[in-house]
Amino acid sequence: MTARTRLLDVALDEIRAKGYCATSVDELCAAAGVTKGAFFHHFKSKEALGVAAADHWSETTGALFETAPYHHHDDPLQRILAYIEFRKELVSGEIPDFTCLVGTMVQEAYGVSDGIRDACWRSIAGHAQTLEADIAAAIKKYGDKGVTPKSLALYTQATIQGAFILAKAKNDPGVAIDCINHLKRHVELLFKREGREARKP
Amino acid sequence: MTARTRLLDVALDEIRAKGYCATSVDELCAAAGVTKGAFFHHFKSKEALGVAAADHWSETTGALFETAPYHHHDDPLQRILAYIEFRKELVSGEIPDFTCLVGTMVQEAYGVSDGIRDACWRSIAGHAQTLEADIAAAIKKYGDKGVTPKSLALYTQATIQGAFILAKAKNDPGVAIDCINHLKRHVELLFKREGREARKP
DNA sequence: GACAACATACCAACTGGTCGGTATTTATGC
DNA sequence: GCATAAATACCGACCAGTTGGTATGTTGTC
Repeated sequence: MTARTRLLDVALDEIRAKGYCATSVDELCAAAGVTKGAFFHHFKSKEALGVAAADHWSETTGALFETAPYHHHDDPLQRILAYIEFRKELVSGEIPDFTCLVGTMVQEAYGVSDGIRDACWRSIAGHAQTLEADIAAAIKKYGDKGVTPKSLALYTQATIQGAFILAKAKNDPGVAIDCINHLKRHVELLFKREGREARKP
Repeated sequence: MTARTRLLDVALDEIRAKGYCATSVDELCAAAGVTKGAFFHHFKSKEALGVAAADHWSETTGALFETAPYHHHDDPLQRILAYIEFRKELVSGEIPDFTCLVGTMVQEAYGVSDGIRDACWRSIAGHAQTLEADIAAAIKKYGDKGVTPKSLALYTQATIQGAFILAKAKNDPGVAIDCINHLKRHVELLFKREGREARKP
């Protein structure tokens, strides 16, 4: 395994545990077992590593969700609910192990580095997009609910990100699981209604 | 105005804009117009300032919500919905001006400083608690919905925190407003149902 | 004259980043 | 097939600036 991927791998762990700013280049190098020279050979700056880490995160999580079993339902609504269940199952173990790299990093970086912010948004928006087809199919099957697939997909991500914040603050994954249960209930309620209601977008 | 409160006031702005770690003591002093000696006279460490800033945040936002007009509805459900509307109205202007100090800070601090983490949780949980009475009254009036007041109150906070993350990532407050609209719809759907449904907690 | 509220000067540790150098792989020419 | 040239990967000492924090004042006030 090359020094570059080793650095990226430890970056995911370190940044999720301590944040981007508090994670120093020296720490990263020590944890990855590489020298500073190697670091700046592969990344022209710490910021560049942040961008690469966000992209690396998109790839690894993308592969995880792509092969996850929640896709194997015939009904689109069941696929959405199974996705939410899957997200809930991921919440286990230590907090840095299940929380989101880009959600953590963007809070620090959005005002400091446009590159990192954009990479985080690409990651979040890209993942949300993988839900849109199922949401659109559910709307087609169960009727227009007055929400767009894109907007509802982003809402699920917001709720999950917020659930992570509460889990960190309380130092208790349980509160995140509660929130994801509420999210599931929301989707159930939304599609259980008959057809479209009169309501502004 | 004393140096202490001046430091706390600028800390709210600086930390919301750049994060806790990236905000240096020197910057804080310069922005507040005080010397480093004054800083360490009032706070024994940077961490102590972080804790004090979270408490200061609780006080200032507590006063804002206490006097906000959303309490002036006869119906408890209307009070909840008006609260959510109020949160939505607060989303305007620059991103650091409407996002949450403790939600930002806890992401960096939860693994580094127990004191800051606990102070952030006190702030979030304390604010959520102000919603519980209205939620309990709504449940009493509209029937048991299978959710506890505490859990639903925390869910609203998670969603709003997540909405801020998305707004920061996209660099666009609009996505946060969308999320808050979804939250409002959720509460409406939840209490529009008749009585309790058969469903696990 | 005691005590709180500041100011100034200073410090060791650490920060991200540079730079000259070397080992290893890969491409090229004959 | 093989020498050689040229990238690429990596090393580790070094650097200037910044970090949080301290030690020693100087005020003003009761």
